[in-house]
Amino acid sequence: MQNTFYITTPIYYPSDKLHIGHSYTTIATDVISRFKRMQGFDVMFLTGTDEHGQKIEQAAKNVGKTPKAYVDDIVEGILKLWELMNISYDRFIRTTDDYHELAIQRIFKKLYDSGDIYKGEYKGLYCIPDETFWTESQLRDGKCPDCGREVVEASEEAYFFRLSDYADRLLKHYEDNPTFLQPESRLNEMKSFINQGLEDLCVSRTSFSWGVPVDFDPGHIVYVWVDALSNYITALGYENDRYDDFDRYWPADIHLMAKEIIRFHSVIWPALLMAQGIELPKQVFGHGWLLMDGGKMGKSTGNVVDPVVLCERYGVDAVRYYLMREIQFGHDGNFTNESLIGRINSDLANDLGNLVSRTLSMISRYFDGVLSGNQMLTEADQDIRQLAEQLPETVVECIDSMHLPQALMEIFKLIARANKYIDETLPWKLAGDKTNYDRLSAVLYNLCEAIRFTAVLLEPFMPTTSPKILDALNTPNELRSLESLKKFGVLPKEVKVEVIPPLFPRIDLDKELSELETLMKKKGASSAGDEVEDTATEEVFDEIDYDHFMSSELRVVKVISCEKVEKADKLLKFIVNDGKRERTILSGIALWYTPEELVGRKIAAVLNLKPAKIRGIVSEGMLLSSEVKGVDSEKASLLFIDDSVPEGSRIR
RNA sequence: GGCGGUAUAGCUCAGUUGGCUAGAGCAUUCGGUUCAUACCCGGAGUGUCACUGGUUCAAAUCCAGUUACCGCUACCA
Repeated sequence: MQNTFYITTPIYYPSDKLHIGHSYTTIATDVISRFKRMQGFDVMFLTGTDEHGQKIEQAAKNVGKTPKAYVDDIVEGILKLWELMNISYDRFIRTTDDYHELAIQRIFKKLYDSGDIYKGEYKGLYCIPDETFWTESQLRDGKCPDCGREVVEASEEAYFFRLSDYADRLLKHYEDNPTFLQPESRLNEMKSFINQGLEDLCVSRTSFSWGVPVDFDPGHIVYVWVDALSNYITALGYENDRYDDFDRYWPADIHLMAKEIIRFHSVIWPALLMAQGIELPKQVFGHGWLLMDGGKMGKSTGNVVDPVVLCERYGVDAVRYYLMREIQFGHDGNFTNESLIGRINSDLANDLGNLVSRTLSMISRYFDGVLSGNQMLTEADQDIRQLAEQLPETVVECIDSMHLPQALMEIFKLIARANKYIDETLPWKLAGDKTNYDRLSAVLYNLCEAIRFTAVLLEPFMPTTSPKILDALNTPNELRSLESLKKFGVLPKEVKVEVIPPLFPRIDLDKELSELETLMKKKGASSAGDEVEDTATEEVFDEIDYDHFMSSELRVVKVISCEKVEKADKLLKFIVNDGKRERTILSGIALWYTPEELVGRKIAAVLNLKPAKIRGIVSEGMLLSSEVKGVDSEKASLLFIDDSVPEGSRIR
């Protein structure tokens, strides 16, 4: 039986256009898929979209569309993007597909029947206008982190998954399967997360309706965990009739994703599978982030690189090559225009493109486009032959161990060797004397073979360029396979070539950079506009009456002493004078203030807040500060009061 | 605070179970070549392998400690 290989990307959330980071994950998955197919595996490459949830519901409402119409539009764009980027997925799942929704209902019911999902009460702090529950730790200054409004204690019926039951089994699975989670350094994070104690997971919501309904309990919607994660099995026909290859492909060989979602895939997902008695995926691989000038890629920071623009300017394969070559797989990497253009120029234009170009040109010039004569091999050809013949195995090893950049480096060694071979053999000198033509023909033939080897091995990375090269050499189909690289010298001797335009034109770095800059500025301006339209929720304040406001004791306090709280990064402990007595107040601002600079200062504070124990210390009030939102962070800025104001003064 | 990761040439990184004068690519510089997209080939460099100690015949590689940065996590009344 043919070996199968099942690989997945996460299903992306279509609340906005995808950026280059999504492309990175998907391209990597595509490269591996293509390579596995070339190796003869029966590959299933799954990608898709996670289309339910409150955010989508809200975003659709904001633009006056139904959620379905809204996601349809965005998914259309995603499909186009994958087409543009030459993504060879075998199956595309949308969580709004009817077969998936049906399967989710069945899975949910099954887990309910087995007792793994139970109905309980969700207690939490509820933001009424946002219709969202928050945990205490999610709150910001005791208020809703989304809108900043007050939250109230509330509870509602909800379904829970007994995640807590699976802690031991998960830990054992990590123990028994050391390669389950990659890179390994993430394993400790998962272990300590689990050891801290897993809480049962709330797997239903009643606060929105855009999702899969719990069929036996109207009003409840299956939440993202069960809905989205299960795509990896519903797409194979698990609990549905649309597909029928669950037995064939499951368990997945690799779930590939960016590192921020590995927890869901290495804790929640395995537990859900265990609960259903399903085998676990063989590997969860979390790659690093694409950083822009050191900052995380994301639309909130405005540094979104549009993959479409890049492909239009440089070609899909250049972008694919750059991403796969420049960033150490598993590590974070910097995306810069300089390094992109540098890679295109030095690797693709100078080395690969130029090698093809000079070879084709010589065959055309000296042999009128068709090699002929009794090709004479010599000792000088041995080195390049050997390098070529051992290359496929080396590349396979690299891909199997997920060393994608290394695979490309190995392939480019052959390209460099071929360029060197030209210098060693001096074809233009041979061409000066007709008696050398048998040798000249052999030299050019060897170059064609070397080029064929590289082109075949590059196909997974550069699926557009590779056929162009092979076509230029009139390579028969059967000589485009990994199998055909067993032996150097199988290309028919009378190679007929087509001279083709440069594969990767050189780019003028300075000129291009300035053009890009103006382009990005324009883009940045317009996308910032989109975002306002997209996500801005109008600020609605709940009105309170005067007495309500006056019930807060806002007072000026003077800092008597201030020190860091042991074993806490953010906490400062203050002794303040409120005009009548000294009291202790804790505040989580140690990241932005040193204790020394605060002693003696006067600050606005709330005095009649219910005292609370934090880190074993009772805090009797709260220092007021304003939130200052930075590019990728947030800092607190204390509300200092002028020194001339006596402590204890009422603020109103 | 707890757990973990990283620290190697100007830049991006390799350095497998400790073993010869520490590597690659890019950038720099000198030389060669002209088939080719002013490209390619060869030579030349530059490094207290973060710091301090230790183990060893031998350490970038192992151990302890220190510093810096990053990640997860706790603390933000």
